[in-house]
Amino acid sequence: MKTKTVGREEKEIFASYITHHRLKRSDQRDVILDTFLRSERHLSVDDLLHLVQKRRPDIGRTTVYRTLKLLQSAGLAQELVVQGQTYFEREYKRQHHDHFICNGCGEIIEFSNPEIERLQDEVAAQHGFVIEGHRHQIFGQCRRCAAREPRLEARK
Amino acid sequence: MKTKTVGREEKEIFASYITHHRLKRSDQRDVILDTFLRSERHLSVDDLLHLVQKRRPDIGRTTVYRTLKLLQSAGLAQELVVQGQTYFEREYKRQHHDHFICNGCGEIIEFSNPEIERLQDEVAAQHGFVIEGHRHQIFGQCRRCAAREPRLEARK
DNA sequence: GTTCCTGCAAATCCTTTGCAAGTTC
DNA sequence: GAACTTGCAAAGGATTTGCAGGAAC
Repeated sequence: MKTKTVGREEKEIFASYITHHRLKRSDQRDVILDTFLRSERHLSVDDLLHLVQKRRPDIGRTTVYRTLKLLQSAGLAQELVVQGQTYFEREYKRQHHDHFICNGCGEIIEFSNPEIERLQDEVAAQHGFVIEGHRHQIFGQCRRCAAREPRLEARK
Repeated sequence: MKTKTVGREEKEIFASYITHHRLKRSDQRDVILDTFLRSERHLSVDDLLHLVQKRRPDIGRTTVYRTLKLLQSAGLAQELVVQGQTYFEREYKRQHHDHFICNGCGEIIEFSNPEIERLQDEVAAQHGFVIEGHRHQIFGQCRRCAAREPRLEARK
């Protein structure tokens, strides 16, 4: 059984980023990027480190940090801070999306709404603001947690 | 010259929070809350500490941290993380608003758009999600910075 | 009086940095 | 061979915690 290739485009982008910045490729970076691309949505540095170490136990935390920095600069990863915890998710060519974050179970659900995006652009234009990125997080109770807690004292 | 009272409602809320949680009031907390309420929008812990210490040099950083935690729980302060920096801003009864954050000069500009809020509610409803709060940050170049840099390589 | 608060110093957590050895170009 | 990477250990910065003394209830 052959393992399916994943994220060919992203790997090309990364390779190109490496050359253009006169950096050098390395096995560690390859493994980290590949693991990152195969993973589920929202990874903490620790999550990623553990996954990476399943394949190459000798890869260190420092290298994961450093590689994530590169992936961010290359536009392939995006940082996401939720309740003091830092997560990373794929960024390239993914549909613009935002997050519901459940205060009950901590689940992070993605959603997207082009109409909201459009309004954003509009408001930005009114302020003479040129958009380069955005982050939109909605906190609350997911369906399951909302059902479980008939009504907890509302806050915020 | 008498100093004008500020944030009467917030102070009442805080007082009530204190009693309901069987905590105790203190001069330190009063000064910190008052300073917080009088301040400009986005304060780092350090900013607040310095302002507080202008009035009471003996108040320590630890107490500021602890009081900010309380203010958050009481729904009076909200945390805001921008590029690794943590800020706090008033939360209670302020019009729902969101932020433009300039990648050029770092300025944080507030905006609000009821239509976006409405769409949020709608999308949330579709997902069975009960909203308790949200955070919406748009990154880019403010008018001034956009003018200064005719066009930097667009990203994101 | 009991319980909570405060400030200090120490501890902790997350992330970055210095460096010697190993790789890539 | 020069320049970049790596992993370790150490440094850094932000936030939290333990504790003894002080204040509020």
